[in-house]
Amino acid sequence: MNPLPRKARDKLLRRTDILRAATHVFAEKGYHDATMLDIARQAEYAVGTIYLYFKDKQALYLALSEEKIEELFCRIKDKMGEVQGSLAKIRVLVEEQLAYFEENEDFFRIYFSEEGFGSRLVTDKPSRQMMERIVKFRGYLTAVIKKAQAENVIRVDLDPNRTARLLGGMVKSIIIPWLKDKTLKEKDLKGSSGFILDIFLNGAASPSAKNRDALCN
Amino acid sequence: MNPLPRKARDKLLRRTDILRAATHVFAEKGYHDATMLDIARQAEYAVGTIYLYFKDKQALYLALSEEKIEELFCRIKDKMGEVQGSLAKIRVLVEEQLAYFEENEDFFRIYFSEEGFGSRLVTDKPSRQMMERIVKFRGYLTAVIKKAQAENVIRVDLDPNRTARLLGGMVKSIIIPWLKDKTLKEKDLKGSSGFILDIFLNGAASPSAKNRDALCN
DNA sequence: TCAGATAATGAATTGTTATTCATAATGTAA
DNA sequence: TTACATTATGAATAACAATTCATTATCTGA
Repeated sequence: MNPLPRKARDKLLRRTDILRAATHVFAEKGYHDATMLDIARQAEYAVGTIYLYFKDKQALYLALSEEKIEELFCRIKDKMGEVQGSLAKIRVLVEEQLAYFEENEDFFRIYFSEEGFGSRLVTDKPSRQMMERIVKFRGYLTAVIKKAQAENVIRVDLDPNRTARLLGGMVKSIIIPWLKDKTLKEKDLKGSSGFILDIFLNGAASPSAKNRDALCN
Repeated sequence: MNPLPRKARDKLLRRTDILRAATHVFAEKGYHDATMLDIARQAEYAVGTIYLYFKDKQALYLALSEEKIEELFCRIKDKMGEVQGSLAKIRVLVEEQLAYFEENEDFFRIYFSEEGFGSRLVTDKPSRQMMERIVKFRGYLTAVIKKAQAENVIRVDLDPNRTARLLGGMVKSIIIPWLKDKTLKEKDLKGSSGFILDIFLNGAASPSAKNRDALCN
């Protein structure tokens, strides 16, 4: 019944252990200041052992990133598939993103702080893969916006690509301070989805001021 | 008439030279991968010379960041002071931000990619200074939003702090892809301000769909 | 032109840390 | 239990890059 031969399962387990430890250390110190020794100690293995599971530091980092990113993307897609209508999908998109970040704080502390790092590694294969993944997902979001336009939920005069990115930026702007300020932890992230969606959909201008002046794209 | 004794002026000039070179190298390689030798070569000085002007690599980096950030903040404040009314001020805020990024591409490539870096250096004096500067500016933006609410330009039911941050996130979401994709360079950044303001103020929902469902903060 | 400063140089020093690998421990099957 | 295979260990290696500093060049004023 069990799909993995016990040996393989053990191996996977240890690999996961190391990934978890690495996530923690990277989140705390950042990619460059985290040493392999730090990670080894956190995982309660010797340094050499880590190299039995990962080719080098970068591979470890990329494995980490890919798994989480992939998980996030799958989850969002799944949940969006569970609801009907573009508006509901957009809501789920925002909510699930916030929920996932809340659950994976450590990783996303890395993700945001070392964000640009990826863009400098694009020369090698593994990170190119990750880039592709991100680009593909962005395409998916754009498609969602387009559909929303077709359903007359989102204004048709807006460029769907930029609109999707804008929404992403809004979500990020809420997540980042939450990650930084420990004191903000009280307020849950998920609770902010209403706020984001409200401004994204209805705008921040007070009703009386709306469209008061010509704003063109 | 000249306020600087010639010696001092020379010194300042060389310092500026080094800063310019460093900005370029940091932008290209990122903080960690940029070596002092790289920077020296770019500036056409010897490594040792750089240490005559800056205590160490980090000081160089921080000097860089501070000067640009300070310049950006001052500029935005000035320009905002030149116009009347909250709506106009908000427009200027977005426009000037985009304009400045467009003019200082190199620096902001650093600024965004190494963003989290600062948050890990908060232990020492210089970067704490920078943090304070950023916090202070954020406070200023919040005040602008508050004023806009008082003038009934921005909805009064919105938390001004979060609203300010959201707007910042929107601006960033437009700048980052522009920095990354060389091909997007055709379209000027400043031209995006209308798009950002439009969504920020009026929302992305098509008029018929607005407020269709209850979105609460 | 010369002495004494001032500034620039870059080879040598120092410290750090990713990575390797000979050795030890542990598991496995007979 | 023994021989073999697999896995873990961490001290030793190797590479790299920040920083220093003895030396050299340049400037300044007399």
